[in-house]
Parts: sequence; C-alpha cells; structure tokens
Amino acid sequence: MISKKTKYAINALVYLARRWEQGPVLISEIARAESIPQKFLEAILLELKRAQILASKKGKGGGYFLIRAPQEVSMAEVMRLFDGPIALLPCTAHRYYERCEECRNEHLCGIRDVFSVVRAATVRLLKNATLSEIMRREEALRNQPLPGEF
Amino acid sequence: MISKKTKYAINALVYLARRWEQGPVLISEIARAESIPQKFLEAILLELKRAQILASKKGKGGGYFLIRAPQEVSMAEVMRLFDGPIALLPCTAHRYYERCEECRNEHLCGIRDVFSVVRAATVRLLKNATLSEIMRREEALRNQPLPGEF
DNA sequence: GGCTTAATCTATCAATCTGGTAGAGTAGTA
DNA sequence: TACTACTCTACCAGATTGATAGATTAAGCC
Repeated sequence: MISKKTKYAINALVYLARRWEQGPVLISEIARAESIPQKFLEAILLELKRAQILASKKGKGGGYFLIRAPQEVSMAEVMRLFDGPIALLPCTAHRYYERCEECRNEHLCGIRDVFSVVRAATVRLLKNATLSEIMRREEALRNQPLPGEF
Repeated sequence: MISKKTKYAINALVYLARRWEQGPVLISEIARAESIPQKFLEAILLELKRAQILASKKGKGGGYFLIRAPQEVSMAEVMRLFDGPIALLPCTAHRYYERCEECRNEHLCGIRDVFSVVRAATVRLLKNATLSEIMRREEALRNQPLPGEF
C-alpha cells in the first residue's frame, strides 16, 4: 500500500495539473481543496520541488505550480520519490536493488523469477499512469453511464 | 515492498513444498536451511497453520508440513495473510476495501481508476505465482544457459 | 523602507510497525 | 515417564508514519 504522504502528493499534483500554465497556486488552497493537513502538505510540496516536478514563487501572488507537462509526470516517479522501490522484493528492484544474503545463486531463484514478472508489469503500468492519463480517465468516467447501470 | 516476515514465510513454504508428502520437517531444520531466526520462524509457521496451509505434529518425529498441494498455495494468499492488501490504494482493494474520506464520487476518480488497473494485473500474476510455479521456474532456470552468456 | 504575504527550515511528537529475543508451558510419542 | 517439539505470553529496540509548532527568509507592494 502507498503511504498517505504519497496519496497526498498525487492529489496535490492532479490538482496542480488541472491548473497547468495558470500561475502559482497557494498551499492553503490545495490543502483546503484536497483535505490535506497544511503543514504536512508544505513538506510534500517541498520534496516535489526538489525533485524538479514543481516550482514555487514566494510573496504575494506566490504559490506552487507544475513545471512539467502533465504527461511527463508518472505515478511510478511519485511513488519512488516518497515510498521508495516499486518492486516487492529488493532483489527485483533496479534503482534500489539489494541482494538477499541468504540466496546462493540469484539467477536460479524461482521466487525472484516470479516477483520479477510482477515488478515489470507494475512498473510498465505505473509509468503510463501520468497526470494527464488520470485527467483523461476522469473525463471518460464523467461521460459514461454509471457502473452497474444498464 | 513485502516485509521480511512474508519473505521468510515464502522461503519456508517453498522449502516445505519440496518435501511435500514426505512427513513433518523440524522448525530448526527450516530455520537453519533458510537462515531464518528460529523463534521468529515459529511465529510465522504458527500463522500458516492457523491459515490452514500447514499442519504440525508434536513430539519426537514431529514438525511442520504442507497440507495443500503446492499448486494450491499462491503468493497472493501468503502476502495477504502477512502484509494485508495487495492493492496500492485502500479504495481499490476488495477484501480490505476502505473509501477515501476526501473523495466525493469514487466512481469518477481518475486516480482510483488507474490504480484499479494496477491492482487487477498484480493480483492476477500473484494468484498464478504458486509454490509449484516457483519450483517449476527453478527447474527451468537450472536447465537454461546463464543470463548474459551467448 | 516597512509591511504583508507566503514559502522554507528546524524541531518535536505520539502512535504504530518491524524484526527479533526470552522463557515458561503444554501436549504428543516412544 | 521422559523426551521432544510445538505453543503461548511478554517484552524490547529501532525505524517509520502522520502530524504539529514556531521561527526564518524571501518576494512584492505601497
């Protein structure tokens, strides 16, 4: 499961994606709109700024804003930033790779083999899950009949 | 990432799957072979017994053993037992479903939509990742040239 | 220049989870 | 009945999670 911090980050990013190229948005506004504790959100936005996803402007008329196109920000990147590896086992991760000390020959490990497949599938989907993809799907859902109604 | 506890459980289960229908195996033997702290392993095996995956026999000649065919024990089940939901978001889980309180209409949520797809793919793969599948893959790896060598 | 605004930094905190240890108790088997 | 091996209870250190408080710095405006 992703942490609340990551979920808050995603909520904030989607909020800012909807306001893309519309100037800075106040932390307080995002916090109110998305029901995120403001002080907690401040720390999150700061991390997203350090990761070069957001930028900020101080003083009156200031706030945070996206500095990348919404299709260039994926859930894979956000999750890695806050929660670390996407892989379920350290020995199947790429950036965060770590070998299992108990494992003699990693390349003959059946456990690693099956979890590698899971990782590959998850990474592929999460890379395609960009902010613009989320917005696109929201629009699609609005224009569809409610689920279960036929 | 899965917890060490879950990883230990998987290691122990694969060990017992290799000894399927060969009688009880000592906790101490599994602990030694798989480098798992014995006392910690005891708690794990006890949980697997309560989950009706293992059974135990006391006294001399006792130990733990699988009571299901190896193809009937999946990583999905083991992970849910020790680490809870497989879904990345509570609102996309089935058994562990929980709605996001900040969400007005869940069925119009784009975030939920993309994470539902991830969950479905992950669950499908983890259900197919049974103990016998792990053993089958280990055998396949043994009969293959080493990766990177051509 | 001084005031206001708003981001930034530092510190702290309770609660929970994780991984692990110790030891007493209980029950089956030879 | 003695031995073996599982079972239960309790405890613990350290890390992580989610959150709060307050001080500081920088930008814009009159």
